[in-house]
Amino acid sequence: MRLGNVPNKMRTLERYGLLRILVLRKNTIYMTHHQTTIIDIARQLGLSKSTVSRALTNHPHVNADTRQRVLELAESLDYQRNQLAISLLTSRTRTVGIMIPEFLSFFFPKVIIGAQVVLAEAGYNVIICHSNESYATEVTNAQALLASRVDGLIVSHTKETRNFDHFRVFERRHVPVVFFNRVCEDMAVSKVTVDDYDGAFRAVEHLIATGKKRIAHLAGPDSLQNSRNRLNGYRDALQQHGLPINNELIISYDLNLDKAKIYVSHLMNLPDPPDALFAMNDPTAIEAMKVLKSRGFRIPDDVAVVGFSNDPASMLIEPGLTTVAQPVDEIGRQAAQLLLNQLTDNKGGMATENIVLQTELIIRGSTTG
Amino acid sequence: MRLGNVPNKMRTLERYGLLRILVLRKNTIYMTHHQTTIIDIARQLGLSKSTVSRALTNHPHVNADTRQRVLELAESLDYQRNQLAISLLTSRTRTVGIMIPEFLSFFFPKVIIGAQVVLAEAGYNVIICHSNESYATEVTNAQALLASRVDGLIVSHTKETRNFDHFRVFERRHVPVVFFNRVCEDMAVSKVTVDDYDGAFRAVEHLIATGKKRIAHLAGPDSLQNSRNRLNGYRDALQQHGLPINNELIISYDLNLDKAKIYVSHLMNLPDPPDALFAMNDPTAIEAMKVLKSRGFRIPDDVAVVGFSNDPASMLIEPGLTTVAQPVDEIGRQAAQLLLNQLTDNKGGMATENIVLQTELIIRGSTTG
DNA sequence: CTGTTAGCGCATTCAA
DNA sequence: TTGAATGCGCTAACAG
Repeated sequence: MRLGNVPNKMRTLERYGLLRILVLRKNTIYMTHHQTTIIDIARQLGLSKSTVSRALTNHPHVNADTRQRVLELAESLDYQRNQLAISLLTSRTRTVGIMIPEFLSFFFPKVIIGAQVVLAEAGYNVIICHSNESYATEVTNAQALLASRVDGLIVSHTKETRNFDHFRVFERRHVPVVFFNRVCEDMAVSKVTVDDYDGAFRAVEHLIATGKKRIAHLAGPDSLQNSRNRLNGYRDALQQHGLPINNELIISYDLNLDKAKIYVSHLMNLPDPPDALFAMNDPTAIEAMKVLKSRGFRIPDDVAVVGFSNDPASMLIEPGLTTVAQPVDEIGRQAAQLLLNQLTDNKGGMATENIVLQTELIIRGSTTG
Repeated sequence: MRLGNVPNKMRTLERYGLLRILVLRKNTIYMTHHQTTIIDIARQLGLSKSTVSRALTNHPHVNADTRQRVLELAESLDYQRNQLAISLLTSRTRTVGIMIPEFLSFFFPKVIIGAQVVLAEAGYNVIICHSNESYATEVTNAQALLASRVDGLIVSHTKETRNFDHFRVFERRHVPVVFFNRVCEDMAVSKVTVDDYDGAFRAVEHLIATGKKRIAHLAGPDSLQNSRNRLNGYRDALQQHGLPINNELIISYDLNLDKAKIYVSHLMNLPDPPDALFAMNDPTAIEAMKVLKSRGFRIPDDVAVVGFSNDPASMLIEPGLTTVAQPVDEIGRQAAQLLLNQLTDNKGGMATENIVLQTELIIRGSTTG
């Protein structure tokens, strides 16, 4: 059954009358369950779909009565606008993607909550993608988000990510991107970070102030800019206080907690073991504390420990973990705001901004008995 | 400039030749930045867009050379398929929505990871929505997901949710829904839960076995089915072991941790305070332990504590928290599988399934010194 | 193997 | 205030 040669007038009729059945049959493959469209409403009310569309979108030039009738029928027919069609037509989805590498720690979820509040106020929906620290998943997600035509992207990359081409495509398409926490240095997009260097510097300075002299650092992978910054802060703090930088006491690792145990054990087995430990993040610090306690070291007398981020768990463990707190909600809010700035900047100028937030050193029992 | 009267043939030409400019001008409002489409590729290669489409979708009936040329040009033009258009056409988005009420505890993120793995294998993308325990946000999210035409929904509702109409719409549209953890009793959809009754029963039985006689219960809100089930398990355990059910020792609350502190204090101020505490979840139990410790009660000698879910934090706190472990990944995997079953069931039968997974009692220092 | 045509659902422009 | 026509980008049916 082919309808290609049916005259135009008749084709129009199909939509409104009996012939629709043929069309349905023709497209059997697609058809699942018919969902109410504006055409259904138009037909039942003897209106054109244009009028129905206007009524539904609060267009000013519609008779009040007509609008009322349309809205009522839409309600009773369970009409739901098809956002796909609207987005296809308008080239805007009013949706932004947020991609994070993990969400088992409190950090990323909290950032998302902050961002979501700001975006919702501006009328944007949020879709969250989780790359699970996998570069391949990140690439797939990025393509899916692009194919779904998100209006913008807020992202923190995986620790495996060294090639950023899958994000550069967004730039080329003029889809604004905002990095946070883990940022790509080489891309000229907006970024929100904390002053990792300064946070690390002050953490190590604090350890030195408590009399520690052999301070080890469990560093993150070199692929993360914040790892490098924290490492630099650690180094400079030692240097400025006249302490030697001992590479034996610096261990870069991929943040896999099982490995953390091994490295801590290794450090404590050195002929001249460290008297303090500065960890890249709180989970690492906490894992370190567990190992230290199980081996009978006293915290902080034998070994002091400092983490980074002020994870809720750092208050639970005993002694409490000294850590560098980040303004987590604020990171999310700022990232969302930077994105909105670009989204609403109709000058088309991709004016990027770089926000660096300050950290706060929270001192607990793991450094001061 | 109006083109409505331009003859058909000419309109076709527009797409391929100079007249396109006029069209562009006409649609100025929409135009932001032109993205490469199959028509661009077709024109440059002197092909029809059908051929290009076939080449791009691995359709068998395409000349190998042609395909090669298309793929190369697509690559160099930075072509990206427009999923919106495809979804609109096929009525399938190959996307499922997952909506959760919170993700600051480990539970929901872990479920999502489990679900995501199964769904990704089946070729589905996942978009995560976060209702933040707000009924209004949940309704908004549900509408957005429906408007975006997700193929299915996996959901755990907020503690405020008493009206489920926003989920019933999915049913009417034949979009399969799977509830997990917090389920709606009245909807005939697939569900994945754990045996909350049994878990609670055994937890309380364990407390009784350690000699406790006045066991209090910090229960969740009555709006959650799992709260009710856990409460029933608690009650029946007491009853079957000949202990009285004392309503003074049962406090239902909204899981707001600040309130937990107040209730625990209140309980311990009773003339005849409890000698054990069974909490609805681990965060509550941990908060309770903090209060008990700060007031000088010994755990478990003065007061034993049991939680629910085996949150990672339950291993960190001292003493370790006895808790009812749930198979979290498995919940996610099963929920995803139930959804896939319905998605791929082309008989159109919405055969729903109900999976109840078993829990495991993890005994730690908070109940056995 | 390739081209032509239709239509997914909608917002908008032009004509009435 | 309303109707008719157009096209967003794509896939598939049909006709060569």
